[in-house]
Amino acid sequence: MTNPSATADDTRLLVLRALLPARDPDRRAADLIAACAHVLATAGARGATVRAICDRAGVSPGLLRHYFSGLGALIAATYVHVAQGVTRALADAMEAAGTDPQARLIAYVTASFRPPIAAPELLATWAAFWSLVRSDPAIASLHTEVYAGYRDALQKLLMAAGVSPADAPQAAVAITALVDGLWLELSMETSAFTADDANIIARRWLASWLPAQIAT
Amino acid sequence: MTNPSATADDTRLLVLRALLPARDPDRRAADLIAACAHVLATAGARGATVRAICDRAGVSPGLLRHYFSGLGALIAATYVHVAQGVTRALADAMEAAGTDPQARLIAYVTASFRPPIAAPELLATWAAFWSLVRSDPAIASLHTEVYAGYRDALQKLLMAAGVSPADAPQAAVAITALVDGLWLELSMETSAFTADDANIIARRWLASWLPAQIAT
DNA sequence: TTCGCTATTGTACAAGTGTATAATAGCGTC
DNA sequence: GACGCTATTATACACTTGTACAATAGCGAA
Repeated sequence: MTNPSATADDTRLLVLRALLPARDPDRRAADLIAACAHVLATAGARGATVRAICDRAGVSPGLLRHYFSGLGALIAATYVHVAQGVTRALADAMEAAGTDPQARLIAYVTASFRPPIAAPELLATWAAFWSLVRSDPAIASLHTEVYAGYRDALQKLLMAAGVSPADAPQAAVAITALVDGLWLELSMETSAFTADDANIIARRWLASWLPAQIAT
Repeated sequence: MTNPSATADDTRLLVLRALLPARDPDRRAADLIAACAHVLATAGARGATVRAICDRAGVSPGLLRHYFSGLGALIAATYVHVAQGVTRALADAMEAAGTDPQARLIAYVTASFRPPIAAPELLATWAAFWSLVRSDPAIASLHTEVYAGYRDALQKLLMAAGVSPADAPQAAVAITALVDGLWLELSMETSAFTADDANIIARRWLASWLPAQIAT
């Protein structure tokens, strides 16, 4: 999302530009992506129209096609952006947990129920993407890729924490499913439980897959 | 959905009518609901348009408003119909399991991963409803009602199977979340696991909440 | 057969859809 | 200051959207 060719020298320039009515292309594309995520969360896939998104971004409807090849491409780009954010947040939480394999695993999973991931709007955006997987081939292939990556990372963490290689794939599927199910309910306004509850439940599920029951 | 005032006497009449180009109101309403469920599963909430649904039902677009007050009402009626079907299938599976409380609980939960519930199209329809909860108030209130009922039934089964009243609410939430997460992934074409895998995973989660580890 | 009534159609309508395009505005460079 | 270039707008287009409505068809009753 950030121009990789930006050097330290144009940093001041970028900062100046950010204050003005946004003639910086990256900034505008990011605005559109943020607006798309918000509309998806608020109005669902059905309400994610060109005009709704551009209104939210404070931009004329014609501009969307200047930055993206069409509405579908913007939605796909939004998925990529949100998925990257989630992936990074999980990885950060894991790194912050230190070197103990079980602690890293638990941090990786329970980060799903802390900010910035546990925010209702982000989860609602994510839920909207789920609803597009069956009808939008681009979203479908992104979904497959993202989930394969998540399960793969989880599998490695599980094995590092002592789960046998024979059990790890099933455990990864099982933990992913629980996290998704908890996300799903948390993404709706009238949830029967909180992110803290979800955190506790996920820890318990994790502990049941680990060899020694000494999980924190 | 079936006319409750139908007596044994008009059964022959109904059968005859069913063979003809459907002038039976109940039949037509049911056709529209089935078509709506199919379109929701295939094209998602975004593709569930009046014309797509009526085409699928083999009916002119004007007819929808003759049986329902609008597209939204048809979608809501479809949710009610699908939810009733799922509820009934779960209850049937539970009854068929006999009288042992743990067996009834396990049957109730694992029925989610057997026909008729485990059919991809039904799960995809269900997933489409999830995506409407945030944007459609009617679907939202139905969702709240359905899930409260499901969790309530689960909670009672858990307590009957020996889970303490203090733990039962959390257990019900936890099991519902896992089932939903497994459904979610199974509803997509490119799932990383099968309904049988889901069945095994759900049994394991159930067993971890039961007092004695003698779950079948 | 004739009548009454409802199911059903076909079409029309205004509003909303994604996209295309010509005109404008405003920056950086000379 | 003038120029070139890209971001940006406003609008127009063809099409789809949900709904409204008048016309028709076909059953059951008389």
